[in-house]
Amino acid sequence: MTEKKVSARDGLFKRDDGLFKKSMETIEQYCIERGLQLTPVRKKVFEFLLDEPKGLGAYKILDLLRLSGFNSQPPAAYRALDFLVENGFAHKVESQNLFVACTKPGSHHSPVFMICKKCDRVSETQSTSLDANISDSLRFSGFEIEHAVIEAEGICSVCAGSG
Amino acid sequence: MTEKKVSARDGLFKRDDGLFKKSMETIEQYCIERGLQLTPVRKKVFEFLLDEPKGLGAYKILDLLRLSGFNSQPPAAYRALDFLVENGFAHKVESQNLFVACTKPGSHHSPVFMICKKCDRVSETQSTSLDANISDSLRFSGFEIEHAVIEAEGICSVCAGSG
DNA sequence: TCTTCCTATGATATATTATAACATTACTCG
DNA sequence: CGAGTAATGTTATAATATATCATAGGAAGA
Repeated sequence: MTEKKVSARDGLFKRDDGLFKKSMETIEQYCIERGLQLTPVRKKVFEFLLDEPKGLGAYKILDLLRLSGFNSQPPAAYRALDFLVENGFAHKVESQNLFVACTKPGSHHSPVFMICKKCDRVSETQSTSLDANISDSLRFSGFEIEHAVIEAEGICSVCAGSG
Repeated sequence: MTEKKVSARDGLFKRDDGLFKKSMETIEQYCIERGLQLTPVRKKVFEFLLDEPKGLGAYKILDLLRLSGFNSQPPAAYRALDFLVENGFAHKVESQNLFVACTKPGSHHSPVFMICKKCDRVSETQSTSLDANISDSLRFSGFEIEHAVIEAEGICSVCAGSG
């Protein structure tokens, strides 16, 4: 493990503070409206995710929690992640066993992930016509979709441009 | 573990023998043509996958190998699976950590999986216009797709009809 | 034939990811 | 206060996956 552990915000591509602040305020507001408890550990995990565009594994999050003064065990990290995922504040990227902050907190939608093999950044788009197309494709077989995992691996525009 | 372990072919939905035989012959032929070694353990694992429409986890496969007289350790199962996946004879279903036989052995394509929450059966369709649509969707962001994971969870037509 | 190389397999150990189960805390509400 | 609840703490373990080095066994050239 050669990577720095405390904050991705020191990294090359650090996230714009305004966006960070806005995302946090969005979910704080959302939680207040619905009576959801955005406890310190949950909030902290969301912060970690907002700060790391590559996404974070559960045990990396656990490390970060410990470095932040939480003396946590694995279930603490997974519980916080469960909360965030259930409420639409984060997603799990299944093909990478890794969690990312959601760009549209609070909405239960069908995300599409692009995972860059060069820089490892995970970006999310909303499926526009894509859902419909999947549905069309599968409707022939009479399959009723409840949830779809769509994850594309490849090269992002930044890396393609620079390589 | 309450499930039977030896053969899914005893189960309710056992696979048609003709299809089974045809799939095996297809990959045997393919391996001969390319000089690929379809060794006993690899062949056996492919048989297990052909026999189980729900897909199989690596450790379930390991159990089955042992029950078939292979005194195998985890790497043996993963190596066989690697071979099958690399050569397009099987796929990994990422959202379930589970492996399935490929319905189009030997072709490197972009499969779409439908996973039924009721009967657990995994079926594969080939993405027809779907690839194009994902590409369209992501092309706006300049992302170059190399590989896509598309897995839909829901209810299959058989279960929907009966329930 | 020998020996070299390569591929596959054996074998041991360990890494990584995730959850079960039960105890404790802390807050709300009657 | 006391009961109920949601969240967290704590311990243990399950489930998934890989690293590493050793061994075997066949193909191909000297």
